Amino acid sequence: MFEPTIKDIAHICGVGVSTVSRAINDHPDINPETKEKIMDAIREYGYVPNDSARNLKRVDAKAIAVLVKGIANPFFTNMIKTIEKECKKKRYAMELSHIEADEDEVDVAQKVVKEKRLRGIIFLGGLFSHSEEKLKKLNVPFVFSTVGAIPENISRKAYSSISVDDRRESARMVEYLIGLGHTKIAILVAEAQEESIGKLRLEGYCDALRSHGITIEPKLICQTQDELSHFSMENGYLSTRRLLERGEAFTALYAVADALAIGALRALYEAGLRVPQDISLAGFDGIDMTDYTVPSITTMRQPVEEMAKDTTRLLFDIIAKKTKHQHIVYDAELAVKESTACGGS
Amino acid sequence: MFEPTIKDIAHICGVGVSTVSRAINDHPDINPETKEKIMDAIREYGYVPNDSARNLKRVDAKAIAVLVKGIANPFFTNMIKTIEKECKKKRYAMELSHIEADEDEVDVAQKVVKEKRLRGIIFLGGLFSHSEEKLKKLNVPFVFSTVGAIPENISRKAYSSISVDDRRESARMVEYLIGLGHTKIAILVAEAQEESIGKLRLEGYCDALRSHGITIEPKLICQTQDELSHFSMENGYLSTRRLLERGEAFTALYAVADALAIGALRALYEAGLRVPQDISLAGFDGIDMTDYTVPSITTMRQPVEEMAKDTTRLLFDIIAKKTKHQHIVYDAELAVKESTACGGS
DNA sequence: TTGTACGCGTTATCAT
DNA sequence: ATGATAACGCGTACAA
Repeated sequence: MFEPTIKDIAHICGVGVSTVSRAINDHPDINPETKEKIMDAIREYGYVPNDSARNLKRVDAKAIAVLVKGIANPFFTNMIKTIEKECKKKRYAMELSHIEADEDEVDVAQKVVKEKRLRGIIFLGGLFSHSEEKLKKLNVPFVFSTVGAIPENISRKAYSSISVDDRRESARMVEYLIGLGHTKIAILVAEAQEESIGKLRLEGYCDALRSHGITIEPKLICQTQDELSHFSMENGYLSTRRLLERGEAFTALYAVADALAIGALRALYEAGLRVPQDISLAGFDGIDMTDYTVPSITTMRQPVEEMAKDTTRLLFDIIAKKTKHQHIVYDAELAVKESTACGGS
Repeated sequence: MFEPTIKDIAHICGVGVSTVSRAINDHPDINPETKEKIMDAIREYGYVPNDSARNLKRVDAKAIAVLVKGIANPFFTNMIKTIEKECKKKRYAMELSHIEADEDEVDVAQKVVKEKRLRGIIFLGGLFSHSEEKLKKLNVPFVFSTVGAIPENISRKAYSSISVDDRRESARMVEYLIGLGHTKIAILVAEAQEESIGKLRLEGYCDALRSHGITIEPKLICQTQDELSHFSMENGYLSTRRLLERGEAFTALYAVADALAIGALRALYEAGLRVPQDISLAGFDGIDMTDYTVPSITTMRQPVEEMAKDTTRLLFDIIAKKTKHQHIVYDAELAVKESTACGGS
């Protein structure tokens, strides 16, 4: 099989390579007729420009990377889908890479940027604990989307972020449960280390309890297992079982991610506890699946599509130097469904 | 910021570029001390070889593509994860691309192969209706994994495939339901066009009914909506509602994909039907989530990890010319859970 | 064992 | 408007 190159096309059309290049790239300085002729030949011979050669030469490689930490979390699926769409619109290539739990996302980013000559990076999920120095080395703009809080010591002018106020929205959820009359509220929290999302949501939980004069009971704080991937249904299931085995009484269970809540729902069911009659259950994120469980799960819906769109747009704008780094915080929406009811008292 | 190239490293170390190249690529003809010195400099200056330049030069680009049709289907998530792992082991880059429902996967494949100089392709999902001629143009080996049946007119020597026998396993599931006493079995089927997976599973359903002398009732065959993405929970939910509205009586519902079954479970619940007491529900695929629903869903488990591993290995072996094209068919495993019970009387 | 020089396919600069 | 030619960063044949 013969793979034509730009030279072959040029030869076939009896023109120079630069003319073919101009035709491909919609360059203005070209005779419409010549362009027509060239495009015909390209179609006929099935010529497709070699991406490597292009990126090697081009300063602007028209590609970004999306680095996802925690692929197990279904919350990201929609996010990625939307980002992908936006990239296609802008005719940007999107390099999707999953970061293992033990990998350092900035190291991976650094490698990928150099390897592929990317123009920007989107970090999805994970937590944030990197030095500003290391980040600067990346040398391309990056946006943190739905990542835990970034430490204060990093200049906010050095990066962009897209997220909900995890701590506040988490507090809102717990306040909603308190409003229903619950005082013994257990929490299921993943990777509550450092400045992760889990930690923030746990803090929101504590805030809400404190401001209502409810004692924070350490035994009601259930850390998910580290060996399992955070935010998986399995983890939610097993952790809830552990929580129940402890025997501590509670009337509401708040899982800091919907995937955990779905696993929890099953564990509660197996323990003979009815939701919401015996235990109210709440999640966080707002993934589709919470609509289809029985009972459907009350959750804090993050505006995924909007966030994904804005993430991509923001990155492109920064690349095009249309804007400076920004920090956008979205409002989550309390989606009350069937899994929560009055209780406690 | 300064991005060192191979030249810079060579200059710094006082050696030629080829020596650096040899060091990077674990070439044998190099003095261990020289290599040591070079590797140190590479670490110190943070040198990362430019992938574009490498691929431009190399004949073997060390990269494959995975083209997924139907990202909404959670069944693929695990598959992709496993394939990704295997690629990393072999130090191959993996290009993941989602194919829209209206896109032609072979066209996309063709474009991607030329753009990125790939060594092989994995097609995940979707159906198969392409001419052999077009496939040959791809010019790199490809493996169809969990794709519907490939038309007879294409030589089986021209491609590899990995799948379960969708028709037979589907029949097995229906036979299991019949064995429980069900005779009025409704089916929820997505994209029953051409040689798709949906069609095959529908045929298996018909086979089982026929061989047990049960009349095939067209009204019990519920096509999911075309506008929605196939294999989504939403589609399962809405289609089941439509089915129920028709008023046709049935005691078992078989959804040809677990994602559909999960949506169906909810629709049945809303209609006041108990599963499995009033209606038995069965799915297909064996995604994790079926363990966590209430009730858990009886399903045909495809050996995902094994299939994904073999898919990748097979492709690599073909690339390395270690083997010819193969067609591997796996046994699915009937996973009986809580959603099915005796019925029909 | 090591270094020099060429070419991969493309875009960009400069003439024409 | 068009064509020749120099890079881009790397791997490799070949010479040393």
